[in-house]
Amino acid sequence: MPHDPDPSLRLLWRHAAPEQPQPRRRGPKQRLSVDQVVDAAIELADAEGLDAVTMRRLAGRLGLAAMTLYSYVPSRNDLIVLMVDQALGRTALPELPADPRRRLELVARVHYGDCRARPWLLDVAGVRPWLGPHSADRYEWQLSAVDGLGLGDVEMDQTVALLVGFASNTARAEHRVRRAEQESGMTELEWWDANAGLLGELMAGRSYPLASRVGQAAGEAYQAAGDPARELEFGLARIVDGVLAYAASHGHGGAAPEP
Amino acid sequence: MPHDPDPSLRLLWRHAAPEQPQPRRRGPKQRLSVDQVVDAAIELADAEGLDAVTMRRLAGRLGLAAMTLYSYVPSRNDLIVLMVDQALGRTALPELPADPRRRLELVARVHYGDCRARPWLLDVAGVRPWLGPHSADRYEWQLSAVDGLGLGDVEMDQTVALLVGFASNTARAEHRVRRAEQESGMTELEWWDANAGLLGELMAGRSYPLASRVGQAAGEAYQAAGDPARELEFGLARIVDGVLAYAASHGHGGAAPEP
DNA sequence: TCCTAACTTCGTACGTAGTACGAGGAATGG
DNA sequence: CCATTCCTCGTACTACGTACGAAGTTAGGA
Repeated sequence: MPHDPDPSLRLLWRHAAPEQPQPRRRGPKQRLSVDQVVDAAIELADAEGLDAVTMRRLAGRLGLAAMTLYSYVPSRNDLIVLMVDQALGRTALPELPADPRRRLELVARVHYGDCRARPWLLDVAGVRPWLGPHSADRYEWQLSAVDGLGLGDVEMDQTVALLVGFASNTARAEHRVRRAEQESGMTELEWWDANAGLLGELMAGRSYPLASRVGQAAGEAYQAAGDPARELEFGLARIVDGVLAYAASHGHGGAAPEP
Repeated sequence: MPHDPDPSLRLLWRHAAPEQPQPRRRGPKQRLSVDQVVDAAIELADAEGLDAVTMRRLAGRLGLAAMTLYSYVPSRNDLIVLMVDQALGRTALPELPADPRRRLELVARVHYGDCRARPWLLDVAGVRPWLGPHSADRYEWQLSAVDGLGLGDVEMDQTVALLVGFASNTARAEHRVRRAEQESGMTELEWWDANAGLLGELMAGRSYPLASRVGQAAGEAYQAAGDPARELEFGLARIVDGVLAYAASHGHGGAAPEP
């Protein structure tokens, strides 16, 4: 027997989907809308992270009892899925420039910006990448950025994944430092000041010539970099270089599938 | 007042550190060792994922009461940090080939292999990247792989992060499908069979020309690929291309820092 | 008009987490 | 042989997601 379709898909596409002939619902109307619930959840996550998005806390913020949320959303997991798609919809997708390099870079920069603005997006890696309307819009936009370079279909998908994944990683590394600082109450520099002595003592007998030299240089560079977006530049440039070089040498000159 | 050094560092380096003159402990010996606890936790995570590593379950498996674990490990978070470092120590770091391309690729492949063998490593992204002995060994090894290409210190660090991050992302994408399949009880293909109709209905009015074409091609390709390691190849080749091209044009010919 | 089915809201409660606390027991130093 | 020090563990607290069912609200049909 075949499986039933997933009910949370309807929830995701609740706006985009064509109106169903609703059979005139009885009972009281809902006090809130799903959008209000999801928006409040996003607000909460923005302010205090995904862990703060508790059914009880969210309900309290909305003036509801905890269990009432379950009449809007089937579960916390589904709520998070809705949050992601709704959050992605908040950023308008910019027009793509003509220059291929700038197009590819833009894909990474937009995703990087989203992840910086809402670090909790990075914590959602565990859930299935549901096909919501805004996710779909974005994927289409990302593909159109890598279209026309002469890449094959699968390669286009892989290129988008490469760019977006790199942007995520960079944002994650940055966010990890921020969170560690605010959780431990000490800045990265203070931590090193407090632990350098102990670490040196513990590592006695072992030598890490490259790691210590590079680690120090990297630490100073990241510390000094006022604009953390600079950390994106090196890797992004290498990736784009690699993709463009490949497209130039292997490309078949257009987006159209071969006959 | 300055902060105190972090006590969990001593735990991480418990073997590598030089022996302390222990002031002859009184009381009964511990029945187990920290290594046994961490090994059991790794075993449990390997078998059932990180969520299954509960203080109570782990204790039960070791024949201990739940709270007894806290005499070995200060908290669950610290336990996980220990697990990561100990797991990294399980893989012997292969000798680096002479060919620069193969060196860079090896960095990614080793990390990819670890993440495939122990997907729970991918769930640990949230915790601070503690400097444990095996992490340090590995970082030194990774740096030595990118050494001698003419990259600057910061660039070496960024290159390693680029390679390792990409390997993580690829492993994560793969693992996400596996987990979704085993949690939902239906294979990726079954899911599409069950939801294609609904999705088509929901997306009526919107058109995703690229996404549908590319998505289908990508889906078929991933489905067909018997060896999932192939998914690594495209992105890895692009990254290595980009890095090597950069090193060739900007490099200053050696690992030695400039005078 | 009123009844009843359908629907929203919510209080209570269950199971499972991590872990704080303190009692009880075992081994060592004097 | 006692006191100190440490390991072990039972109990319990808080917080989580959410199952269940009662109470209240609305709209359609008689």
